[in-house]
Amino acid sequence: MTSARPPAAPAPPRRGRPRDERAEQAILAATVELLNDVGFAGLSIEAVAARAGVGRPTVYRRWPSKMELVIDAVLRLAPPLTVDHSGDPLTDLKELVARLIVDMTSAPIGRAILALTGDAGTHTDLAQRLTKDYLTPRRDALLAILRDAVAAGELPRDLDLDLTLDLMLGAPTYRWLTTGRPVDQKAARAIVDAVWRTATAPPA
Amino acid sequence: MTSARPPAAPAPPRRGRPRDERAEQAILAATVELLNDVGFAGLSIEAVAARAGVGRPTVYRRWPSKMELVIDAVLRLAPPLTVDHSGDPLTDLKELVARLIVDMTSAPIGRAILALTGDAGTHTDLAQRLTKDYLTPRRDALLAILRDAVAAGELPRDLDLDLTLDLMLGAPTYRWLTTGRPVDQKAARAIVDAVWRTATAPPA
Amino acid sequence: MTSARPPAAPAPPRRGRPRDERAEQAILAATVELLNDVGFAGLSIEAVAARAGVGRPTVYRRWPSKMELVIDAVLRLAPPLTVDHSGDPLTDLKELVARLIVDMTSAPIGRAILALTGDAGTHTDLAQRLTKDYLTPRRDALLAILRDAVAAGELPRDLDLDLTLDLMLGAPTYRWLTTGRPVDQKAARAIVDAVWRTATAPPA
Amino acid sequence: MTSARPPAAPAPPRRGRPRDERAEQAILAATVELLNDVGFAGLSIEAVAARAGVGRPTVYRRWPSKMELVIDAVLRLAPPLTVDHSGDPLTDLKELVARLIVDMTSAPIGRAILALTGDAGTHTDLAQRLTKDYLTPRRDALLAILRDAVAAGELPRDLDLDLTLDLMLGAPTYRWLTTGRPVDQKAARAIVDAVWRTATAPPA
DNA sequence: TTATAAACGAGACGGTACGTCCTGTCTTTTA
DNA sequence: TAAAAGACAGGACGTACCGTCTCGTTTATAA
Repeated sequence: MTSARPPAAPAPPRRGRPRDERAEQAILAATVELLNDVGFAGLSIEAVAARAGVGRPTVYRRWPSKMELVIDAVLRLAPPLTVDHSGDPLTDLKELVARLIVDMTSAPIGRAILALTGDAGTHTDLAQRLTKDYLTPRRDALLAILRDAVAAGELPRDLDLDLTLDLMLGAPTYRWLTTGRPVDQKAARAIVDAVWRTATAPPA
Repeated sequence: MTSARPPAAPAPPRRGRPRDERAEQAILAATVELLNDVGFAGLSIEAVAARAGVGRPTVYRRWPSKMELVIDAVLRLAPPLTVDHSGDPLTDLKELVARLIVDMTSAPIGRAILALTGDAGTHTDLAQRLTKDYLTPRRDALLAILRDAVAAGELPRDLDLDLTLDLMLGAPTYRWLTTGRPVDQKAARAIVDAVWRTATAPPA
Repeated sequence: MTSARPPAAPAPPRRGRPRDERAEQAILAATVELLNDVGFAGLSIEAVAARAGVGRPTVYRRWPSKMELVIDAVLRLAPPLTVDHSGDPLTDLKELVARLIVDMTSAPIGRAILALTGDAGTHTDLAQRLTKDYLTPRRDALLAILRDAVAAGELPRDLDLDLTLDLMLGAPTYRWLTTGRPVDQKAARAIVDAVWRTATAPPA
Repeated sequence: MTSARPPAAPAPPRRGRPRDERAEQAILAATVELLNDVGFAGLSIEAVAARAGVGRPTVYRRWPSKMELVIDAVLRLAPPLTVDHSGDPLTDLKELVARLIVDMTSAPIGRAILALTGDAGTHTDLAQRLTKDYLTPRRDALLAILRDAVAAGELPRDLDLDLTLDLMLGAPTYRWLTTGRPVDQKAARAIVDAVWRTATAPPA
């Protein structure tokens, strides 16, 4: 969590009038509101600018496309990643997975991920942005919990941790995808429980 | 076409010029081609009509929206659901899951599912259509294999079959969603193997 | 005045929905109103469409540029060319020149001619349109009067008729151009009188 | 203003950074170039600033509108008014009229006059500026020649000098306006000749 | 046979949003 | 305090599609 920013950021001498930070905030806020109101497909730059009380070029100056604007908006909106350490890895895991799944299946960020993957090919770099700034940190946090559990002897030393995570996250995500309905905490916890149980079971 | 109508066709008394079947085919074909070329978001009814060599109203006469047209097109495109019975449930399972996953993560039908879920709220009925005509039959086929395996004593009698399927399908789907890349047969089979193994393991 | 339209106009078989004549009229009317309200430079296609109660593309479908729209509008607006024959050529000439000058220096058509000439180079073909459909017929009518006067012996046989017209029309036009104010009938008549007088004078 | 101004321009005590005279020149030069390249309508302050290598506000600081900038530019560009005195008024008149007409019908100043008159109503004061600084001095110079000719007995004492000038200048201007093409020296001289001839003829 | 009904292609309709350009103003840093 | 640089809100540009609506034409069935 320590900032990896190189220490010698020499403050580039920006010329001209600096960008108005309030405009930036207003645009992102308007984007999030409209995402909730009309969804991704129904969102237009025009409406964003109007709701933000901003000229349209001011939006385009910062974000070259709807997709990039939406990514920034949902990332800014995403609840910060915090991990509780209760002492019990299974509890921590259930807590965190449940939170992530609820976020993804009920907040705009999930929609953004779908839209991105759906348009894939053209937007690969954008998808990587989402992966890098959202998915990877969260997966890493889960991975750390699993590693601790292995170190503590609570999970077998040869467990495929990546596969375990794909199962824990994939199953509830798949439910959301095929039913269209958000997945609640209880269901997410039950899945984590089940995967944990089988992981701790000796192979037949 | 003049005579010997098969007995079970009640022959609705349509008046006027009948719809041109070739137009229908041309539209669906054009839709699929454009889906591959420009993706779902970039697809326009105008372009579909132009590529099909058809007037725009001819498209609207049959499909009231882009979404419905795309669903019909991808359903028609989807490979038929066939199940091999090799005698070994695990083999059949791996074969079928691999085929389904490869389809969903490489063909337009996956994109359509994402687009539908992403736009959810407005298109619930359409999503149900996709679920009913595509997802459910495939899930049912997998379920049948699992039930047979339980009946044959190869899987424990109290196994949660729905959860098992969510794990088998969800893990590879999740990989596709987060990497944006199709999942190949080998990876899909490995996941099925792993889930099967833990399902057959005695609880700790 | 007899129509020079070739008799065998075979009515080209127009396909598709025919253009709405009312839209056309509304656009031209809106253009004329706006020309009077905000002038040529201040006129925007957007405002024309709005005032005409018409979509913007409907304007562009018919007129590719503001210039062409304005030309059509002012031509349609121009008072029809009618010639009175009083028996006295000088009277007829004064009457007609005065009418033409008043039109050009007070109605939008004058502004259009200025704008066209001012932008010249790019709009040559448009300028020719204005010349052909507006200026030339009016000059021809004046020329006919002069010819009659020559034939009747009221003007010298060797009079340079083109120069005479340039003087009669040019002098009041120049006044308008350099003062910016419309030229009234009286001034126009006085100029015609003066030119006529000198034309009938024996060369020194 | 406080004290006795010395006769030789005492350098007013301007504070702060003085205006860059080169910026002013560059802007005017860029304006003239662009007028020739893209015409009055196609000229934008933005392009002027860019070509002059100057910030946009630097233009606005000096000229509040495109119109005023253009007027200054074309006035600065206009050839200085010089009168040759050959001894023969008709020769001098032809020489000067030809020069003025060629200027007006081939250089940007003519376009500026058209644009100004075309936009009239809004820009009356600007038009007066052009009249005062360009048209009036030139007309006065011509008037002086005519007066000398009258005084010398070469033209009748009761000749309407204003009308004579309107004829001499108006006829070629009208030709330019209706043909869109510059009027050459020869044509201008011929018109002066003709008007002069009729002016010297005894009324019928 | 001849209507009649519905489909066909073509294309115009009123609209919305696009992404760009320019306007004239307002900061900020540099000189 | 003016310079350049550049962001600001705003507005018009000309284009692409939307989904609907005539058109004139074509094609089957029903009268």
